[in-house]
Amino acid sequence: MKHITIKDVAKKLNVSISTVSRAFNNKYDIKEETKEKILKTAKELGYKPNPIAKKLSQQRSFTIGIIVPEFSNNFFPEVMLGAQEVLLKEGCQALIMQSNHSWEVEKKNVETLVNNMVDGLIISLTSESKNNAYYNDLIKQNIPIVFFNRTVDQIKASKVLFDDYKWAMFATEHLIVQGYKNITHLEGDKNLTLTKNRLRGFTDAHKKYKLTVGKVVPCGFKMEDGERVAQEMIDKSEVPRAIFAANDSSAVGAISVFKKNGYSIPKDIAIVGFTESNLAKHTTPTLTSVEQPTNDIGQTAAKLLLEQINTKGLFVPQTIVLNGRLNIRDSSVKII
Amino acid sequence: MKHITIKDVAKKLNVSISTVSRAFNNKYDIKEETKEKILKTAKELGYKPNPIAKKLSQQRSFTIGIIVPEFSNNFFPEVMLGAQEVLLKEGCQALIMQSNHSWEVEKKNVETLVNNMVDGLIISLTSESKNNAYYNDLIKQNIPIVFFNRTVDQIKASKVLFDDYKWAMFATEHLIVQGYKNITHLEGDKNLTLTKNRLRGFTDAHKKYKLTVGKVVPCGFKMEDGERVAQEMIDKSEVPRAIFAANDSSAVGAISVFKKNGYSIPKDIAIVGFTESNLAKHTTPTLTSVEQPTNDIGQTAAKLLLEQINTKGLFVPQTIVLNGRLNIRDSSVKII
DNA sequence: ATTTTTTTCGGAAACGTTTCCGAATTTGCC
DNA sequence: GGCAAATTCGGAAACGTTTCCGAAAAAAAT
Repeated sequence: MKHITIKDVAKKLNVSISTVSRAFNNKYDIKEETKEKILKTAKELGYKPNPIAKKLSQQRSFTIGIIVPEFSNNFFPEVMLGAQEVLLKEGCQALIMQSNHSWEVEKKNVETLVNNMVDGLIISLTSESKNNAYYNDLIKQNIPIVFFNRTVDQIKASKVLFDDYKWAMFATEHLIVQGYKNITHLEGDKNLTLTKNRLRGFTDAHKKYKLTVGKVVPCGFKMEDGERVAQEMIDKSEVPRAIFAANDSSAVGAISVFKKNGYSIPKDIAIVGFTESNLAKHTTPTLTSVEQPTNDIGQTAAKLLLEQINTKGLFVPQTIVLNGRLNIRDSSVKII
Repeated sequence: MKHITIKDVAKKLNVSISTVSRAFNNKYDIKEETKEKILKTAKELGYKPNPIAKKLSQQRSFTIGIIVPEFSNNFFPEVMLGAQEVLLKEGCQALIMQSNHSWEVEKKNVETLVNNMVDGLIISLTSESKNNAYYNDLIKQNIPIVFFNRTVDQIKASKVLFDDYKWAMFATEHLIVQGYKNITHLEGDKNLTLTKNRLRGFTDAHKKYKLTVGKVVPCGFKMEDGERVAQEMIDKSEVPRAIFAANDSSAVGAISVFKKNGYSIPKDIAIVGFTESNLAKHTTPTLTSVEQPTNDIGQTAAKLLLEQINTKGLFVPQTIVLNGRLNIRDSSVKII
């Protein structure tokens, strides 16, 4: 006699199980009075509808898969929190997987999730994603997918994006208006859309002020990348006056190497990061960075996906672009 | 005609569905020949057993819940990877939730997971856990739970732990044998067992060398905690010669403040962290720290839980203690 | 008062498996 | 060749819901 089922509740009240079911999913016809009566005794008996039976009956898993490249900083974890918040509210579970920056692991993750019959997917691509064809295939098979932040143009699906162009431009402007001239951009992983947009923002900021566009150095998103690039700059004696980095991690890596080599931040080199990480407030100097609305990203991605799931088939892929904020800290302010 | 079910396979071969089922779960009596035949045509038809139907029929969700306080550094994410690896291999899903350092959120997470009928739980407590009674209740209700790393003595359950005592002792010894005298310990959150063990290691290392035990300062696990404590030390002019920190985050926070105030690491203050984070290699100076076997922790926790689930009831709570490594880097070596 | 409409509910099929029980077939044994 | 045992399989119940369909009851309309 472990679990009490819908039958127990029905028997107790001399009603049918369909009535009890209706009481719990109040979309069907049932008298308010009996509904309350059922819910009351259900509570007394400690009855909780079995979600698995519901899934089988409804032919939906009420489970959605979320795939992210990593959890190394707090960006993705916060997005997860936002997504889970709206999913749970809609009675859905989230199956979260990390692809560890490998497109092969990413693909395997998608496959296990699909085998587990998820109703849909929320995905942020690894940098080196070579799964475009695979994803377009899934979309053609009517598997609902929403991508966020890290995505590529080639995939036709709903997306929740950050306005990388605008905020890259703002970040660069912030350096320009302070009079910095020799500004270099540490470029992120090339095939991602956000990399192109940040680069475009960097470029257009220069154009707006009629400056020759600063140097662009391929870098990447990891600390090691920033360290490597900074070391190369030093070796080649090509250290710029200011840096707009691909993200906070690479910025922190670069700062570390510069400081080790006797450069002072921001006196010798000013630097701004991107995608505010938990590090920004705790580096020396504190790091100027663009803050993304992490929770909001997760929430809208989840909402978009649920919408898409509920409109079975006839929906148009949407792209929602969210806004952020430039947090100005010590690493970029000019010392006079 | 979307999904092909077990019936389609059965009809195609003129066998019963029970035979097909047996072919897929080869524990029952079935002729090798027919089994192969079934698996072959099942593959041809693209049949995949519906996991939800299996769950309902077997009265198991094949889902386990994992609750961690956060994902801010790479410790917990790596543990997740290890756990998911063995869970997937056993056909189980993982529902991962963050409790954001709040015991209320933690409790709510447990509740939603239990409502989702997880077969068991893997939990690492928030620092301020006040849910001891609640957990002991769950355990009495025969819900399998395995705790890892962050746990408390009051809970009677299987645990996967790190040998905090031993490695705290090693870390402290590493400072002592280099001749540092005035060593302070930044203590973690008090009610966790690991905090007590690390403190004991710190103390016993001193005793072993017949030194008076260094000062112990309540600190915490976050960067802010390390920053705050370092600032207090400076304000009170109680800056020690060496520090054994509760973890890497607090160490990094402390280093940041010390450096900002003109102290040199390790020349003025030597420091070692704990629970190697992704930061350790990238700070200036690089941070000496104790590395934990993250993947292994996840794997053994998952294995322990699955074992407990399969032995329904009659099992004895085990505590498995794992080993680590001291990674000596620049922050602690004595400059002569 | 009768008919029509609406509301409320019960019966039963369906979702896709697993697994018990027993029957049919094969094998082993004397 | 006959009987017991072992192997292999089919039938059907079970898991706990949702939901369609139709019937009964209540309300509204005539």
